[in-house]
Amino acid sequence: MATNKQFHHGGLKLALLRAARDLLDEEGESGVGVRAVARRVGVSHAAPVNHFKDRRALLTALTAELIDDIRVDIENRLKTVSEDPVTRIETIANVFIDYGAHHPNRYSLLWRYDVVDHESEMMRSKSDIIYDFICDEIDKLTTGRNIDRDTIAIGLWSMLHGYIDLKIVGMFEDRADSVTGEDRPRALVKMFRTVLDNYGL
Amino acid sequence: MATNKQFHHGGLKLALLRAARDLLDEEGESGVGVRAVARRVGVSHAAPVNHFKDRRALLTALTAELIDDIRVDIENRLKTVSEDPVTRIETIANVFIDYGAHHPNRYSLLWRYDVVDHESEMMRSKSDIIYDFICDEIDKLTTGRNIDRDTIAIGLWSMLHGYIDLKIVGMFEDRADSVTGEDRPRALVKMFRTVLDNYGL
DNA sequence: TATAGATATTGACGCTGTCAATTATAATAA
DNA sequence: TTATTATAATTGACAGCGTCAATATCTATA
Repeated sequence: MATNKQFHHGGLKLALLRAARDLLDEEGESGVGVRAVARRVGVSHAAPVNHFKDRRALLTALTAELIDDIRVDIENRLKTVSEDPVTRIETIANVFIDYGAHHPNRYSLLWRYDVVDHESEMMRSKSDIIYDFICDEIDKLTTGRNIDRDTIAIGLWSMLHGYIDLKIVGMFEDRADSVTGEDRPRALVKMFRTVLDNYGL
Repeated sequence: MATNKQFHHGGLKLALLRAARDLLDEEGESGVGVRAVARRVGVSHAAPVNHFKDRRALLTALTAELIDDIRVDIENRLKTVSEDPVTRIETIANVFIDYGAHHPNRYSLLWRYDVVDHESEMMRSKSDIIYDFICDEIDKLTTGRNIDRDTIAIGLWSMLHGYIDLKIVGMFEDRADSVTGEDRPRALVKMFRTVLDNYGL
């Protein structure tokens, strides 16, 4: 008979993660503290230790959740799209670019190797997931040909990540732009399209 | 008659910045604290406030120094190289890639908008410097032609930054590699070369 | 109903950044 | 020379943080 309230919480762990995510959105990584999260949930400052041994563990669990969200997003969008690998790559790229634009603090956290434990059991399988999506499609294009799969994939993945990251930092803000801001990502994807063309893909 | 020792230090400001840089290399951004820096220089915990009003100000000043170093590096390397814009772009890229590989903590700090004040007087002129180097060369290639300068520059700059950043995070570590690690950057630069070719540059 | 295990609280510790008050030094004016 | 002023460093305090140990509380099981 699952009572979903024990004495102060049904699932404190879930509540903590939800609070952590909200704090991340509002204040950035530095705002996601053990005490701050506990405070927001309305629980004592040391309560989280039962579910996350560390601030590091908390941030790592949060990051794992975020990555899962992105994975689901990509999977859903890919279902609505043709089997053409290039189209699918563009789809993946767009999901990712949108994610970075709408949730800059979440995106930045994903790559903070100093506060997130990418070697943990929870993360080891996850941190490469988005990259793997890209590789899958590149594979379809390159199988049977004498082309280095990784060079293409790393090139695309690097450009994608770099663009999102630099945009979050504010690099491209006051730059004279003959291409409007919204079309810029598309221009980059199209640019990479020419790379594939060049390799005969 | 400039006595270079006042009562405890000649140039405490410089010494603090030097200590900050060392701590950054050894422990990463989180290791660069006001108190830790003061401790290393051998001065009281509140001494730095006279020269840097904040931890933020300290990190910002350090970042400004690092960017200056890179600028000097690039300028020097460009002197030893032909006037061919593509060659010069490759040179810039290589300097930057090497910097990221040898000083990962320094490179990461450059883009930490949460702890570095990129809007400060000191930074406003500096944070675009490396990007400007690239733009200068792209300009030489695109002037007179109906090609969007920024799309090319942003694409290259994004790929460059993204690759360095992802490499620091450890993304490409255990990945099957038909291209050896050292040749990877060159492969990417060459890949971008094909982009330029495609635009007829 | 008693016991055991999980879960939350309380209080303490050392660390941090920051500020105010104080002391020490250096440069300048009388 | 001595007195004055501005600069620079010290000391001590404060609240916040992460973490740990000891304690209290609730849940489930025997």
